[in-house]
Amino acid sequence: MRITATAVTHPAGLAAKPSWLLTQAGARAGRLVADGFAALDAHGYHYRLLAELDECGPASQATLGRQCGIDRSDVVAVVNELAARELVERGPDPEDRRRNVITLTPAGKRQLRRLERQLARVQDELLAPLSAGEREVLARLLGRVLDHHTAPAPE
Amino acid sequence: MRITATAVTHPAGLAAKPSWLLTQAGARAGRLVADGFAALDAHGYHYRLLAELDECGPASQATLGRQCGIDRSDVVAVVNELAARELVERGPDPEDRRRNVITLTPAGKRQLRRLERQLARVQDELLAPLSAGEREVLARLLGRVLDHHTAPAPE
DNA sequence: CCTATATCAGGGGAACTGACATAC
DNA sequence: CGTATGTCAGTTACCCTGATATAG
Repeated sequence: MRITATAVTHPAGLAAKPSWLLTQAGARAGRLVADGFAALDAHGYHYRLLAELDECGPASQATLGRQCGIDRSDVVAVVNELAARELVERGPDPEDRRRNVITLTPAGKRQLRRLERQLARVQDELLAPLSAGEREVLARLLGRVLDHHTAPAPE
Repeated sequence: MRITATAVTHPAGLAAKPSWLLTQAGARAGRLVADGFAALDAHGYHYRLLAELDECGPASQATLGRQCGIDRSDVVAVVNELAARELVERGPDPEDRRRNVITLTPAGKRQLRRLERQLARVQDELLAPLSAGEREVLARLLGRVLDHHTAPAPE
């Protein structure tokens, strides 16, 4: 748990660049979220996979990775860690013997609920200076930027 | 130079969380910016330090780090790299023999200008789906979030 | 044959921590 | 003395690249 509070006087030129602001705010957000998750013995990848499983049900590792944007090789490690904590189960897929079927356990679901509450707390701290309406606007703008860069491909 | 275009179908629950959007959009932005800088043999830290020096003039490493949010120990490495490329000069401070005075060279200034142009290009790509007004709004909201978390200290 | 899956080994940049000698 | 500075060594989370064995 880091509590760093570097008092920074941003030079005016930098502070005006949206990409700078985005990377910096993103980094801040990432750190807050990571610290929050760490307090529950979890990482961002853990949360993402658990949330995916909860929403879409059991799936193969490749599918999981594709759907929540985690590289297949990282999925292996994360599933290992989640399985070691008994938050997911890894079983063979009878219909395709290359695959593993990953399933959320009841304990996994409980942990996911904890992580969601933690995320909500962190979010509140992160967006403290913004009103509810402003948070809405921010989310919508970020969503559009993200969409434009995560789903550009179907040519 | 990465051109990854992971076609991701974000689960609805995740896509709604502002902190998730922020970290994801921040990551995207960071990658685009990093790739753009890499094409000019530079990193984000290089740009930040050069920009700081250009705006505020020669400074010690500790001051530089404080003003642009880079850790002291990282400043050492970055200054090493910039000095090796002769973009900055590292000299002793006659008034305080603990310190080094870092100075921007003419070549450093030229490189900074290139990086600024590159950053502008990347920004345009990044924010392509947003109008000028929306970019303004986004920048202002992010700025407020950032301020709240980078200058929380004067209690 | 070619593709997809799971796995492993590893790199690379960003951010951070802890320790240390030196100078104030 | 305590604090600030520069330096070094090392760590972590995330993202990515390659290779391999195996199953479709």
